[in-house]
Amino acid sequence: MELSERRKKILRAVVEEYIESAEPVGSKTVLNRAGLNCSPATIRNELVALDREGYLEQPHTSAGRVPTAKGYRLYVNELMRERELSDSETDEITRKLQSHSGRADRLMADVGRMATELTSYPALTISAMSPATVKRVDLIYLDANSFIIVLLLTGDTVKNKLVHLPFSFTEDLLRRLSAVFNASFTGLMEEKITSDLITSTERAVGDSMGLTSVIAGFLIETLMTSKGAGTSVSGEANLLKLPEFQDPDKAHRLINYLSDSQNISALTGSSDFGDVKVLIGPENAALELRDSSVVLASFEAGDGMRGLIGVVGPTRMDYSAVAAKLSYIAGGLSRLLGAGSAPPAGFGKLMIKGGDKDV
Amino acid sequence: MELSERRKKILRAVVEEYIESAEPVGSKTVLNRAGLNCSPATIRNELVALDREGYLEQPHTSAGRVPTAKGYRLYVNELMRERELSDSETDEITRKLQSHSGRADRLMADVGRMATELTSYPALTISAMSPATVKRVDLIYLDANSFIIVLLLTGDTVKNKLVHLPFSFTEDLLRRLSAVFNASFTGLMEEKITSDLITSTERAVGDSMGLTSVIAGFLIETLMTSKGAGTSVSGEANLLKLPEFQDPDKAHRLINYLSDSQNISALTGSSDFGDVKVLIGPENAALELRDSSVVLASFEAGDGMRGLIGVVGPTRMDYSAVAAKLSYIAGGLSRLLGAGSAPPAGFGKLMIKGGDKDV
DNA sequence: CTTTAGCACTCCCATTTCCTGAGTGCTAAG
DNA sequence: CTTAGCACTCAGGAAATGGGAGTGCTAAAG
Repeated sequence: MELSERRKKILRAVVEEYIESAEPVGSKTVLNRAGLNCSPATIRNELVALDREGYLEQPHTSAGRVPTAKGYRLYVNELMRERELSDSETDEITRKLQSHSGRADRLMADVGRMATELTSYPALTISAMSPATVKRVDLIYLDANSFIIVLLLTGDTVKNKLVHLPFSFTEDLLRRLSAVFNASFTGLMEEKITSDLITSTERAVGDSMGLTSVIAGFLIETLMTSKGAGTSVSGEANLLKLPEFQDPDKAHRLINYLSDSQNISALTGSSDFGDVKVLIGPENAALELRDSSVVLASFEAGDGMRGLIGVVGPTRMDYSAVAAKLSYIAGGLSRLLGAGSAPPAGFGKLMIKGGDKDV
Repeated sequence: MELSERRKKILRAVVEEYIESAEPVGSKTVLNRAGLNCSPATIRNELVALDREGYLEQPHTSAGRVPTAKGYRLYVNELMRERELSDSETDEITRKLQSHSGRADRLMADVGRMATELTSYPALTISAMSPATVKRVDLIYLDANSFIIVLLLTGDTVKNKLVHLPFSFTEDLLRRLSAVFNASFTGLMEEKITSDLITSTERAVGDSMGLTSVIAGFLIETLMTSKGAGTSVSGEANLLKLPEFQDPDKAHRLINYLSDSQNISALTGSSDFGDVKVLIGPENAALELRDSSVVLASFEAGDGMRGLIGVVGPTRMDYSAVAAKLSYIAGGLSRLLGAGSAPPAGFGKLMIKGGDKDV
């Protein structure tokens, strides 16, 4: 059943007041905030209704109202006003993103820290590469016992490894090996590099010392790790300032949960590309997150990297501001990393997608 | 003044009891623990003396005794019994270290997590490379607009970068460039790569497109970042289980402090190679660590990497167990990474070095 | 049917009071 | 120097108290 306009106003007032104060909200406060032309008693009647419908609850009789997960959900989906970032905020984000040069994992960790700074909630990032294949293999001869393998992967990533061997080989052998690898190993997924392929290569090139398998081994290792997801978490300490985490035990549980990258990775799939997703309290799959909320924004870089950036906080979270900020960061990331490609559709526009529940 | 044997026994009993219980220790408890042939009253007299000398203090009259920083210091320097690791513990450490293959920063982060697991205190790691120079430069021609720079550094690290350019060049130019770079840029510290050197190289090789400065730029960037220290912190959440960090504010301050890698780096220099260093409470330079203790063990790998691994905890810390574990991990790290070189002197032996104060 | 004033009621929470017991310091005797 | 005895101290938990914010209900007014 659709709520009346007035009830929506009241619900919004309760949510926003509670987000600020963390205290149960009474009828009088609602009146001030919502600016309605009625008496507290009327508000109380409406509150009772919202309570009955499951949008609000009372910690105890004779206390004010607190939003339920359902209440937050409605707020996020319909009631929340879009928060515009100030110029200084957008400037700051853009500047920080642009000033960055360096490895992808460092970048993501820094972006996470930025999200923490901006929102004052713990931030997490997940990044994954789309499965790569090898485009080109070079072998650089150093001396009779050592050489460097240089792999060019799809997405223009370059990987290398220095190999020392206890026996000597010739520069010519390396040249032949690289020719064969470029002919037979490029474009292959990791599971296509079988031991059959390796032994036949060995025979073809006349390698009796196992150089082929050293190189093939590095190929496999590289392909496997290249698709591994990287995660980062920052700003966990900020939880401790929040009233809902004054209980050290509660804080401990959540921080501990966040400190395991497996748990972070598990948040993948909660979000599709191009939107901001809000998971409120019990909408979270993980038990440890059941009384917290997670806001996730996804980005996609041009070179096959895609990922999420998100924050974790109490259900009483400033969704509007957080979503706007994350959306802008993720958008900026897509723009920055996807340099050259067109900015993804919907960049800059805030689209919220909800949990699985009907609301 | 040297303490009498009995007082030492009593001090040890107080420290060890307090480490276990986190409660002020009374005369009766000391008696049980130290196993002396006297009455509680005698103990009390001795406690008064230890109190007067500054080794112990009372939270309030009519409470038991708690060690002071000075008391802990004496305990660590003289009274602490060396803790032997059980076989299963040493096995576990060795196994985990050996099972690792991968990048150095990942390894260090994992080692930190291991230290956290073993000690249940937050762990930190710092690793730094000794300043590198370039041993060899290779340029791999991909197509008329792109090539890969491959740098071999001292310490056998290899770095690479893929360069796309908006104009075209010939494979021959690359060949000449790499020859010149190998002739003029190898063995140079970063600050020796001046713009004079770059322009004269440009002239020598006939490069009018700025390829030289692209490559030189990558050289400089690589040399600069290669000496940068990496840090990791893990297990901060464990603080919250400790009675001394039940105050969320206190925990927040410390965790926040630990989350800034600058602060972690600042711990470098607190430790020399080959020993375990214990910094007790006020012995710490940083204000935020003044009522915590830090135990640091250093390691040195063969390839120019050196670093520290340490834990942070309350002054009431099981120094003996922590020092033994960290020492073993650091020793194992030296052994593992310094593969081939002789194990560093003193490996396996526990040598504690104290703070700056006389004790 | 909705709104509102009035009012009794509930119950959280901060404050105070009280009490217990562990542990002390002191004294005086062994 | 050691020890038994004893009065004293004080943290911290339990119980008691009071204030106040906010409620739900009723009945009258719109």
